[in-house]
Amino acid sequence: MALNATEALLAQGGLAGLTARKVAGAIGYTVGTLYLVFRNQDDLIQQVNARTLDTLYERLAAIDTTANPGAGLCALAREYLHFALDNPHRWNAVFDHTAADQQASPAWYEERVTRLFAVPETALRAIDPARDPRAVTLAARALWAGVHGVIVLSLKDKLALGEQTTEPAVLEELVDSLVINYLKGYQAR
Amino acid sequence: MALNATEALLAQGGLAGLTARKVAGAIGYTVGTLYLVFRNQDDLIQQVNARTLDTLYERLAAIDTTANPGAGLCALAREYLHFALDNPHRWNAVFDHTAADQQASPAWYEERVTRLFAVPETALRAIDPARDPRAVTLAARALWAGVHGVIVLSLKDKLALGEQTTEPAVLEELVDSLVINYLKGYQAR
DNA sequence: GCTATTAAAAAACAGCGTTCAGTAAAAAGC
DNA sequence: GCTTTTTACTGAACGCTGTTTTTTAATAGC
Repeated sequence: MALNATEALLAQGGLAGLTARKVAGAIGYTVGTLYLVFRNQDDLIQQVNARTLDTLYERLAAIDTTANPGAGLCALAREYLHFALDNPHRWNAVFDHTAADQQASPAWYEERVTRLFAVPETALRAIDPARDPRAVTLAARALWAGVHGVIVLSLKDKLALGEQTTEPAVLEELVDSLVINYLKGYQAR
Repeated sequence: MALNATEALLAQGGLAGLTARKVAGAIGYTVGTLYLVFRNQDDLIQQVNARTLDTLYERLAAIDTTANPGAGLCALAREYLHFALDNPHRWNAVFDHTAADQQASPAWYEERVTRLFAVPETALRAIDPARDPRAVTLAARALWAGVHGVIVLSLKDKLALGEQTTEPAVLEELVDSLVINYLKGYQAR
């Protein structure tokens, strides 16, 4: 209900353009009613972000990495990149939004983040099943956070690459470079 | 003058806690005066961010990477990590703040970003001077954006590593892993 | 018909970024 | 010396925000 409207407004105007009154108006209610459903704005945004993470997870989970884990990781990274390029505002909201409430995110939110990281971790584990599980976990975090970083800077246009920055082909090149080279190093014993 | 006060307030309460009235009060003026000096809040924050980038650049530029470019890149990444850990709010402000004005950042700001990226790029070029310059540039972007990503997720506690997430030792491990493995792959022809 | 409960609206509050009319002091002109 | 211009700054205002509280309208129970 309200989540759909928020999602649409978010996709259109980004986090900065999001307003409790706009959301309420979009679903034909007033702002007071919104606060009967959501504890506050952070709560609303967090729930929308959770849905974004769910969508992303579904797209990543649909990729088969069992046949060729290395190529699978590349495909995962590219899918991640394209998800961000397709939904820049929704994706940005997930990482730009910081709850005013300094407390950690609720468990149901953390769970979604963990589940996302599990996808590349599974692929990485398949590459070398004998390796120490903790080392695999750390490697998965390093690699995936790295991919994340490329996408973050891409969307903020802070890659200092001149005109061609926003070209998806260049971004794919960057993501591929990171994954392929990291895996080469990872596989070299 | 005002920039110092903004920096202090930013370091203390983050971007969300920053207010034009607070800044003005901290330097003994009223809010109207602030707008005689800065075009708007974005302008003020952007100038503070520029100073943050300057400080970061100085810390990175102080590292000698000529003796051993590989180890130098590792040291650069660690220095970047520690700068972010030491100044979390200031560092976050650089990347969280997006000007309401959709226009691109001014040239003097872009220049600072470019200058930062030049540091790891120089080290990477030293590793294999014969390689195609464009490939080196792209590799530097991929690697450095990757390091950036690890730090971003570290500071937002979104690494899904359980309790130990905030331990600097673990974060160093992650950053090292990314740099070392990437370089291994980079150097393997 | 009367009361209790619910759902929503409407209004209010404090604080925000931003603008602007106005003022006091200093500087400049003569 | 006196007047005018310039400078530096204030204080109030505007419209908007998130959030809370009060009011109104509709329903349900008996």
